[in-house]
Amino acid sequence: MAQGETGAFLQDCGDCPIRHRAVCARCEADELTALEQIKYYRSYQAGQTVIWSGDKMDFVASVVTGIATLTQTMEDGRRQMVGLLLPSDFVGRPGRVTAAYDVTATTDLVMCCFRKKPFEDMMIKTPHIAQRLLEMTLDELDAAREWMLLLGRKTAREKIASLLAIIARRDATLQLKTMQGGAVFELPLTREEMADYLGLTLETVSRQISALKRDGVIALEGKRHVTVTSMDRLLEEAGDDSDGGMLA
Amino acid sequence: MAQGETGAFLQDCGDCPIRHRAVCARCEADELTALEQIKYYRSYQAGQTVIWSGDKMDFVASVVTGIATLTQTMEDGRRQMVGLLLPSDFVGRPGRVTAAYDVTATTDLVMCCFRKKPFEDMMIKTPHIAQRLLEMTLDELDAAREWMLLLGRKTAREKIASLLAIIARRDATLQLKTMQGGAVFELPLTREEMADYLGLTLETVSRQISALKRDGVIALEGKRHVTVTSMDRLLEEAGDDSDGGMLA
DNA sequence: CTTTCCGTTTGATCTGCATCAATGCCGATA
DNA sequence: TATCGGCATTGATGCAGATCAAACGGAAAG
Repeated sequence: MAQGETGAFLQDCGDCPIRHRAVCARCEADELTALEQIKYYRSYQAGQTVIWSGDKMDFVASVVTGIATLTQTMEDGRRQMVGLLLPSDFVGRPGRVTAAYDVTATTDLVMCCFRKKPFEDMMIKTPHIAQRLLEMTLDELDAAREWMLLLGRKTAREKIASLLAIIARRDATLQLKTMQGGAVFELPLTREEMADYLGLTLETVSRQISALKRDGVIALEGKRHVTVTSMDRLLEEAGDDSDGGMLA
Repeated sequence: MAQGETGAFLQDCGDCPIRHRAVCARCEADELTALEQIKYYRSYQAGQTVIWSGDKMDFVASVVTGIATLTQTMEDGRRQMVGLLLPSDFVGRPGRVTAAYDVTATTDLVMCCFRKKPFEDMMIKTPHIAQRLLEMTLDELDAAREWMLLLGRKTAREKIASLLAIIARRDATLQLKTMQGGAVFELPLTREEMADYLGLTLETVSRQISALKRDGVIALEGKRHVTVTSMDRLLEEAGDDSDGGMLA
């Protein structure tokens, strides 16, 4: 392996900077070397399925670039998205053999994978990893519960505003931008994907976006480029008491 | 401390058998003694609030007997239940100071608590605990995602059937009963609580329960005592492909 | 330049659940 | 035994969002 890459990895996990740094920030150098030896990269094209629900899943991974989704499907085809994976997010669960959800690349996607068995072995030897993974999982659980409030009790308009707020915030975090006042970003999802996330139909999503545009809450350039005039106004529309919660 | 109680705890955690055994099954005797020294019990009456969202929470705990709920509330009063805590379930998160949800006792409730600081210290010294907690949290996350499908995509009738199936299964597990064919149990929730869990109104809950009764899927004795004739039929009504999923 | 295709928008109508409003059923209290 | 108060049921009506259907726009292919 390339000298430079290894060096970078030992300091900040190189190519998968954010989440891996988070996973191993507290590890010793030799533990990082061990992690280094079991990692590998996989690329997927937009639209490609990474894993089907029920498949054997012999790795865990974190997203390096691109966006993936977790979805559940009923026999009759009704679909509900249950997670949105942005760069730095973790997929897969140690101690489980089969995948519980469909994982799909919605944009071109690069993931950094660890074969599951060695990763589990390492977890046992390196307590920091389990502790860090626990923190991350608890955050995801909070996000899922926030989403339950949205699915169970919010109106279509509030749902759309909430989703836009979440994407704006995640985007700002990744870009290390602040969003004082407003925000500008590209929608990473189609109307149908948004509908699957929000428990709506794509027609309702389209109508509510048009309504938010008409009411001056957002501006659109093309179909995907969104400008949020006032973040405060958007959060108000979202019906959020505080800051709009987090995302899985 | 009483000799008998300590002995029991060291073997199977005595008074809080199920979850504590799960947490410490792999621990050494002296670690268990340490856990023993930081635990204490608290009782609540039906309807009492255990913790308000936003309060400082200086303990983690597991339910010994009774039932508690986790709920989120919007400013205008809309409520969504995001978790149902049955005996053996764990509450609270290490590494967080304030509670994220209202925790309420729906029946008389006994919890076994651990002061947070000592518990966190122990977690660092005892890797098994973090690993076990990770497993438990991942299970809860799966349950939350199953619930997202219910909230986002199921009809009122399917929601009710799903809830009944989940309660029947949890009840059977706790009683160590099998439910070949049918099941009988007490509903631990009012119609309003069911509505808050399912993202419905209490009137709709009532109507759909009546409908399931009329259609012979369940039988009612009084308002709470439920008899499920055929578990298969109930799961079919729930729209579940496999087994109805799990619960937080 | 034209055609095709896919995602999107917009319109018309339908319907499942919410909302508003009584009434019924106990168990508790006097 | 009468009365009250908290759940639960049932009915009548309204509306947000689903469904069905058509047309639009822009990128890619011929």
